[in-house]
Amino acid sequence: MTQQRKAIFELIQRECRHLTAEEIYATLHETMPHLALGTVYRNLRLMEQAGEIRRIVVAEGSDRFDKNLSPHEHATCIECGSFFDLDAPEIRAAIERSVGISVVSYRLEVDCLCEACKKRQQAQSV
Amino acid sequence: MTQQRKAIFELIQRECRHLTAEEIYATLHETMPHLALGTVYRNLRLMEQAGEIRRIVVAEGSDRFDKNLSPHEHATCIECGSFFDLDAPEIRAAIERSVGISVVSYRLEVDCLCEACKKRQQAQSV
DNA sequence: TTTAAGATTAAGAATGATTCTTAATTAAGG
DNA sequence: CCTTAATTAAGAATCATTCTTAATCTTAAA
Repeated sequence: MTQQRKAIFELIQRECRHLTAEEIYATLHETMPHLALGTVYRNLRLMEQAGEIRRIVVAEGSDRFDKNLSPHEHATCIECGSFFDLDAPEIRAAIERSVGISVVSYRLEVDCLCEACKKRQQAQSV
Repeated sequence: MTQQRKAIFELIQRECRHLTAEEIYATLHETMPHLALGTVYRNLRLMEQAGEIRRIVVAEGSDRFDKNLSPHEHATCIECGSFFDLDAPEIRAAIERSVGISVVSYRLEVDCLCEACKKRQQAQSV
């Protein structure tokens, strides 16, 4: 494993946020000034294909990368834009049951109001 | 409503496939040689915002457009690449129940094996 | 150790989908 | 009709991503 790939992998492991390729590049570039954006993209793709990380395709903007390989969902808050995990194992079962045919994989992206923004809105409306 | 917008809207209504902007452009360009691709994109966006058609964001490749506004899901066959509707109303309920927070909307894209490809595979393995 | 083969990199060009810009054309209302 | 506002065609620009290429680093055998 090369230095570059190791650095990318370890950054993903240590960050709890789901970073984009650009964010990974920006962070690592500070300590690795020769790192190229193309290298970040290529290694992300290779690690995704090797099953070491998970790619999250978002409707708007860049793909994000997740260290958590176990099945779980993602949501975006329509108010503050925060992007976070959803732990809702029943969803996979519901999809497989409903669909009836052989489900290989799926991508679910939920737009919602996060707890913080919900509270803020409720406080304002009083 | 302009000629161009009318033609785009009507093509979507009459096609049962979910066309991409490029496909719509290619089809209409035959009878409307002055139609520009940018016009197709702009009108698709306007019609989407007006709630007249639905945009389907696909992980790979171009967005597709759907005349069917009622809640339903979409799937891609991993074998033949066909893209089709899934009628599975329980999924929305399962997602809303599981997530627990205020779901505004969501995008679900299922990768599966369609009936035809499933049968073909079963026939071959005998 | 050299050295040759193979892999990986940095840098930036190329690509694909989409949006934006601008000047010209068209539609709609008085 | 005539004016004004909206819409178009054409192509430039943008954004995320992949590809190309020459240079650099590994590695393993000579």
